[in-house]
Amino acid sequence: MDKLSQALKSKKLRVTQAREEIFHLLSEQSKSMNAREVYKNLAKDSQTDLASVYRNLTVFEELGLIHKFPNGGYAICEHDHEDSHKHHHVHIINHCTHCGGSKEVSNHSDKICRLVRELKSFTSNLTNVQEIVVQGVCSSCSKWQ
Amino acid sequence: MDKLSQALKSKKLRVTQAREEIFHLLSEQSKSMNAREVYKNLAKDSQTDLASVYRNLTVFEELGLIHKFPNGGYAICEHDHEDSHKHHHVHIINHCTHCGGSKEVSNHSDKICRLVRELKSFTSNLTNVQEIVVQGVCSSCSKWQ
DNA sequence: GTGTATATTGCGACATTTTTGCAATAGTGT
DNA sequence: ACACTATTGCAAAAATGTCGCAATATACAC
Repeated sequence: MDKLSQALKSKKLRVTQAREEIFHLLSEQSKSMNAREVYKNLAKDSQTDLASVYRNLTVFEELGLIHKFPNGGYAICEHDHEDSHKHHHVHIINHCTHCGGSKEVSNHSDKICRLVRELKSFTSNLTNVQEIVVQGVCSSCSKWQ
Repeated sequence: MDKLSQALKSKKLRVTQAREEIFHLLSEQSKSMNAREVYKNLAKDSQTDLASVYRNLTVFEELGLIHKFPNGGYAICEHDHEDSHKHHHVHIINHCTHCGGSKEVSNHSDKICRLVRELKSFTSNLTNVQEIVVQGVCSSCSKWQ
């Protein structure tokens, strides 16, 4: 059983056509997508409505299957939720200010972990750091600038 | 002459009632506010329109007076624009996911500069890193959680 | 001060994005 | 196959953001 079905059933939610389409679409994307982008990228013969996209993205987020960025984009959570509690997981996200593309960087290497700890020491008034968004211009955008 | 007038005049823009109201409101706030929030917090007898709030927030941003967060909020930039070009300045911003409060951390110490360089090395596909947003829970919010 | 040029404004209209109510439909467990 | 009900598509509404334009307010020269 895949992650989606597993998560849905554990909460007595149903595995539906729309949910599988949307989740699958996000799974094969490297960039984050907002609701409208998800909707536009569904198969042309899909019956799924934009309203259902909105509703299901919210469901997925509540299940911890996807992550919502401050800019409204969504992307699959690479790391599972259990894990994130055990290791005080911090999401490190590259966000391109030009095209809006976002990509999560794995933070499991020791090097990154140390870096995150150091960065935390500068955020004196923040506890429970969840996410670090690094904003710049991605390689494909910088080619055309 | 204050920062606002200075910045506006240097670009031959006019110092208006609306601009002073909006800028002043942001100046005395520690949290970031989006356009609608700014509008709602103007003095009850203010004539300033929501459209003007949108337009002027954009102007302020272009002047480098305020910063726009990925979530649509705006906050005053602590550090001046000149400076940021000279030192390849990266904005480090603490953002509380609970109350929405934002605070910029000075990054002029060598320690932070080194940290930023290291962090950049993990953002392989990002050039020209402008900003690092660290999201967590601020001290006053964490007291009540 | 007074006058002139024009950037800026408020307003209304429009465009876009997100949410909601509801009857019809489609999963789920028996 | 059936019954229960979560979920869906649709349409309508709410919320959010943008734009054109005539009226106004600002800056500057005299």
